[in-house]
Amino acid sequence: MSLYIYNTLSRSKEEFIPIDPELVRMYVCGPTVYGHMHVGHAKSYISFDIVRRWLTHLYGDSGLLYVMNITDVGHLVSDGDEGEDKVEAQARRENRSPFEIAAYYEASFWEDMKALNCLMPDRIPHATDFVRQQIKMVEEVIAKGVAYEVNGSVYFDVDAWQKKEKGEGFIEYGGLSNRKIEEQTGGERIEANPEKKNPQDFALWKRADEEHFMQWLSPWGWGYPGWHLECSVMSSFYLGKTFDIHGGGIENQFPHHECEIAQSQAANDAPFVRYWMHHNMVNVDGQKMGKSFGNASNVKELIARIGGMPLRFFIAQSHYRSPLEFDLDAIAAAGSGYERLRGTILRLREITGAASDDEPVFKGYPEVEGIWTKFSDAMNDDFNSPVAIGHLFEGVSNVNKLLTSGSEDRSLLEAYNVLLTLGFENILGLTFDVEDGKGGVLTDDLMKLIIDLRNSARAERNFAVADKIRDWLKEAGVVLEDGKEGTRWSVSV
RNA sequence: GGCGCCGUGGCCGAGCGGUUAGGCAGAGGUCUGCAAAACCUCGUACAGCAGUUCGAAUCUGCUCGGCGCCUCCA
Repeated sequence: MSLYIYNTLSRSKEEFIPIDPELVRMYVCGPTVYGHMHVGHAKSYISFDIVRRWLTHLYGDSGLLYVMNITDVGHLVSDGDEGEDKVEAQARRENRSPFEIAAYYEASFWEDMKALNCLMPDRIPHATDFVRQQIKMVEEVIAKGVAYEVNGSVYFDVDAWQKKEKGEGFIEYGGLSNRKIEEQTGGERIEANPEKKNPQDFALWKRADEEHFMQWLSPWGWGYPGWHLECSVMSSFYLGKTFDIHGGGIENQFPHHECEIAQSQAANDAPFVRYWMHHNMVNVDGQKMGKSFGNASNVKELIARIGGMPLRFFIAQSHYRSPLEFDLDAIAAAGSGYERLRGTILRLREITGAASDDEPVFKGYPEVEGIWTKFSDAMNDDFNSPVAIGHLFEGVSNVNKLLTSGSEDRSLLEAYNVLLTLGFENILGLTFDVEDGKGGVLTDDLMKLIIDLRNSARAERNFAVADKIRDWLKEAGVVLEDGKEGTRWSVSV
């Protein structure tokens, strides 16, 4: 079965056919770095990390070029002239420079990404490094006759663009979000900027006031780039004028992506993106989670409290295009599910050792291969990770049964180990090992000592002491389990 | 006002015309000194109304309720 992706352009699932079968090219809207990551961001980047991992699985390690931008220029708080820059606003609040703010929160972002086990993109362009190219693109759009300068600002002329003749594969303005611009009431909620010819025109370049900290010299005077421009410039810089996949949040469909499409097509004289992927939002009490709503749950705090993997598992258990209801009970439930999974995998690996990472190991075990096939089909069906997880849990259950019955079929267990490793670790990006720093061998020896002591107490039926030891260890985060084969210990996450 | 989405068992969450989603929680049981873990057994849900169909959670219409975008936003 081949891969199908829900394409916002057609509002349906389409078979994915890359422009270049040797190299899939994908761009994802990265964060504006003026605050810490919240759970909404986590959904976004974990979702696309899973997409990326599955594409890598299908096309090979060198078969995907994955670009994510970092927006380190604050864009306007609104499109009007009163526009304040979000990064500068945060800088004022923290009494630091905008550059420090961007650097600080970007470092924070990658720290959280690592804790969530999101792989680094192949290219990570920063908006401030591409100002010259952005200016160049503005000039190109002007040259095409679909942008105009007013008082040091440059606006995209939507009307002129619509009237232009366009070739095969080009998208009208409004074609992504299914809007007819003539029918837009236009500027209902914000006062129309008097500099614009039409309310739907958008800024490519903005004139900067004296006090604006981040500004660059352009042919139109001192200013800064408009808020849609960087993605157009940086995506085509790395991926070409026309590339395969562009991902982002559903709230950016309009106007952000719509504008990206228009200006990229105008500047490059080429179609822009083949497949648009939009993920849905995280809700709290039915409301969208967002910084400005004051309901954003900070990822760092959550990781400290429950760990990064339960959060990742929670997110992977819902589909990327569905809104996800966030509450502490739901996430605790996901945590329990993750723990069960982890317990199984760690016990399995005590027998099999690390997985060999080879699909052929399935061979000879149709039940294992069957689960992998169902898993793959689910992933190929628009990256349906919740269904994929459901199938993988069948494997978890089977392993537990084998383990409980004391199965001697080691190679079957190894096949399952490969299955669970591929699915849960490689594709879904979960990890199960506990980093115990250095002292691995020492810890093992010490634990053996403690367990021996406790077991001699048990042999003497001194259960008070035995239970006390178990309670103490539990408080220290070490869980003891007495089984037929002896006592095993593990570190709880 | 325009465009779009959703309403599933105690909770989260799949589902795209006919077969068990899955996870969590709960009840009983097996095992255990007790725990823990694991295993076994147990729930017949799909907002309401009408329609299409041999058959609908799944298609159509209406009603009620909720959400998103149209303004920065993952």
